Amino acid sequence: MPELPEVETVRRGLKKFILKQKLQKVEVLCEKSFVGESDLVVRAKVQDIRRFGKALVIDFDNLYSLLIHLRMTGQLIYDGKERYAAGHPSENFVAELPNGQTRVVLTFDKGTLYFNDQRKFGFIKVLDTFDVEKEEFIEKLAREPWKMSGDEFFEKLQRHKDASIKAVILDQKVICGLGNIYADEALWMAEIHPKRKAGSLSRGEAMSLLGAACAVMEKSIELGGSTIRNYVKADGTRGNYLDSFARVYHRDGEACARCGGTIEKIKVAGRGTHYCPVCQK
DNA sequence: CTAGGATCCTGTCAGC
DNA sequence: TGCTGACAGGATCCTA
Repeated sequence: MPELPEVETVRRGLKKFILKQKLQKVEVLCEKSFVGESDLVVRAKVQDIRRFGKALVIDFDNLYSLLIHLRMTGQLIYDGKERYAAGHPSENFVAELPNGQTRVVLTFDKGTLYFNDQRKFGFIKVLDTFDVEKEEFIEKLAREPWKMSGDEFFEKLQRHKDASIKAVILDQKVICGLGNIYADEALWMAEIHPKRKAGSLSRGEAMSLLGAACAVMEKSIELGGSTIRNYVKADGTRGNYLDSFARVYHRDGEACARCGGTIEKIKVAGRGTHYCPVCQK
């Protein structure tokens, strides 16, 4: 998905558009994508929008909340006076909606929020606001990298010493926010080979990786993740901001920006993994 | 407990 | 053109 920076971008954007608006109607087009009783939030006002790792929470003033996880291909597209779209970048950002990938439609006073999700791994769930933090995956979520000490991170690596470092930093119970792209980017920045066993990293390498995870995600949040704005370029053509942001992701065959080596693509932890075999040790 | 693979689902793309 | 398998910005479940 949509990794942490994208979800944070959605949160900030949505807050601007739907805060204080009343939800008028919920249409569930795909049962799998919506859990719970939708009537509980109808006619309630949006009080706040929070984020837990890669999960988004819309709190309503009647103490019910919508927990949203975009997983791999989820997107939230708000269509009001103007359109705001973020999440997994695709033509849906600019398409006529609803379409075949629209799973849930939330109608507000001044606009409509579409939850699109090609692969249906994502979901929206109605919860009592006080129960959000009791959801199992949220309860188990590790700290975000900028809130984690080097010592804590290093200790966690020892607990998973025999797993590849890439698999470990993708584990949201170890450190939260990184997904397949930012994991590759952080490992490149820290000059660490993705297949290294987590236990083989020195304390210094662990610190450097933690710093890289912070740097990569903070910079992406600053640039606004994947949104309609950086999907549709000024001249009207389409582009993905990752094409300019990423140093290794989807750059196999290209020259490494640091050492000129050739970026390779391999499989680690069951995921496509991009790295420079020359400078990542 | 950990590590790794299969699995959920739809769509696209490379290669025959 | 039409088919096939591989793969995809995530996380859980199952097995060893």
